[in-house]
Amino acid sequence: MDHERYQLKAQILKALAHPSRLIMVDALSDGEKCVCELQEIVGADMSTVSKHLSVMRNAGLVQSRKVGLQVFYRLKVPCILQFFGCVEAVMASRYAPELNAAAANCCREQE
Amino acid sequence: MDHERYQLKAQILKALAHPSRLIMVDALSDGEKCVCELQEIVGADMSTVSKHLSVMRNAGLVQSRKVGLQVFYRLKVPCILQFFGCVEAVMASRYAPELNAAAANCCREQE
DNA sequence: AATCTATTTGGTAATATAACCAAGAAGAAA
DNA sequence: TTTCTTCTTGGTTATATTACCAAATAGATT
Repeated sequence: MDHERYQLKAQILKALAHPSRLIMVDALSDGEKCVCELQEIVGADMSTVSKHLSVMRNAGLVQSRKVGLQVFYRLKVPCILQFFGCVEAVMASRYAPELNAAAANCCREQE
Repeated sequence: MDHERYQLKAQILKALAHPSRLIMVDALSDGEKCVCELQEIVGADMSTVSKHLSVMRNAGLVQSRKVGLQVFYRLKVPCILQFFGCVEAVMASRYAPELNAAAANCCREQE
């Protein structure tokens, strides 16, 4: 795999790697939401939320559509949700010296 | 889920979100490697590689053991590899206006 | 047209990341 | 013990990220 491809992969992961953006991904996992709803959930300035969303949109994680004055966002590639089970496993294994059951069984089922 | 947990999740994702670190994860997917081997593969200063490894170790992604003068690293939670199939799907769908087959089928099989 | 509402964009300051060099630490080899 | 090797840590500089405020845009409502 060439370096440019790793760069692209890293960009996608970086787009997920922020607490507010993870909160938004979770929120979007049960359907599309407008920016104002996401702002409410995240609890930051609307401009901040909008910029987070544009990071995710540029990475190809979400998609938006305008309805009247509002802009609705939704997950474009829902499989990212399945990864979170594995991330949970990493969190669990952080405090274990060796590979543990949670880590070994991760990604079987989405949490 | 409380904010601290999202913070932790973000830390784990951030630890993956760098081209050199992704290269190392790929390299480690077929078994443990010493820092010097990883340096060779990544092609950066050894101190840089060492710092990347410590980021991943702090996040709980890799584990190290010392053998003589060398330090060997290995993946602690191999399930992260399964996620990359989904990341590939995101890359594929970036250029598609709508959710496409690749994205819909992602994460079924590891690439 | 004027105004109101939802969102985006520009600007700025604070903080975080990342790369390299130099120096330190831990052991092995001499 | 001295020296060599492998790796880590500290220091510095450059770049990227993030948050908020303020201003701009797009479209709805009056």
